[in-house]
Amino acid sequence: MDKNKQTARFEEVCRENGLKVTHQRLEIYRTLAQSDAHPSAEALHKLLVEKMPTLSIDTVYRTLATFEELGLVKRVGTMASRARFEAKIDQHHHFFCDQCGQLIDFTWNSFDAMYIPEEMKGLGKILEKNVVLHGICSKCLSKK
Amino acid sequence: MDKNKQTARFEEVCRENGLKVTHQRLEIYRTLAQSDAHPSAEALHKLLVEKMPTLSIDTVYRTLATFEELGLVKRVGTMASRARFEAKIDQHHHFFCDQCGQLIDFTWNSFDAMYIPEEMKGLGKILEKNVVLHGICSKCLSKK
DNA sequence: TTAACTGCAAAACATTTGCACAACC
DNA sequence: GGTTGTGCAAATGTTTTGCAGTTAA
Repeated sequence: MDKNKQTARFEEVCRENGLKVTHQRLEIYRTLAQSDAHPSAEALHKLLVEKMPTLSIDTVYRTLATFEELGLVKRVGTMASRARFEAKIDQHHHFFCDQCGQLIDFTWNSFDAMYIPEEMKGLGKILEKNVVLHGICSKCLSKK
Repeated sequence: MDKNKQTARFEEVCRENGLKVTHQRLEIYRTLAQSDAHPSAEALHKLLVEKMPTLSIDTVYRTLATFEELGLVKRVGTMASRARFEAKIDQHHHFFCDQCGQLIDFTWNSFDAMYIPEEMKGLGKILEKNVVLHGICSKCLSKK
């Protein structure tokens, strides 16, 4: 997507949702969109203060949260702010309920047997290959 | 794995690595191994204090970190403690370098075209289906 | 004009660390 | 006995929130 299209879409989404297109929001969005480093809030802030010295870190957090709700931005990795653990060591995958946070293990042999695309061998040494599903679990679905 | 086997393996791994098999370590490991809830450190601690009222939360953190290094336990989700973001919205996957934390996007059409196993339809409504690769990126590999 | 947004400062969490005592080998 | 582990308390790091002044529509 080129810069203008990106900005146009951004402004459209904001308007559709009654959000003001502020200087801060525009710059935060553009900086993130032009990065391929998957930056943290702090890393983004560090980039941005160069151009906007008064920008505060809490605005970055607030803005990213807003964008996430609108689907303009995604949180990479998977889930919430606290680490979770498992003692299950054998190959398996996870379904994560975005609503209640429940995690369910599953196995998927035909996936495990797949080879990753040739062109990705250059990435480095791959130690693990896992699937993460996101969605709403049946329990949460039936609550509505 | 049954309880005794699990405990036996646990004690073996500890001994191999010169770790003392303390009451705390054993109970933390067993409680995690017997849970399928993928608990956080705090959640584990809450379960454990019922039986060991003096167990402190920092021992739980320390112990989980130790177990993780030994490969007895895994951190679910993916990466480090701070959230990271991306504005890329189209379907893609991630390679994560466990050493330097670099994230690399990639596409995998033949995976995207796969249907998830029938028996997992009961999980709920699935909104996203992604692959996460873990490993060491080529940059880090060449550093050694 | 007016409701929404931002910056500041402080709070709320989550996680880690230093130190002294306790427990294991 | 000596080293390793634990609990306490305090420090760090990350993210969130209340409030009052500022700004986009």
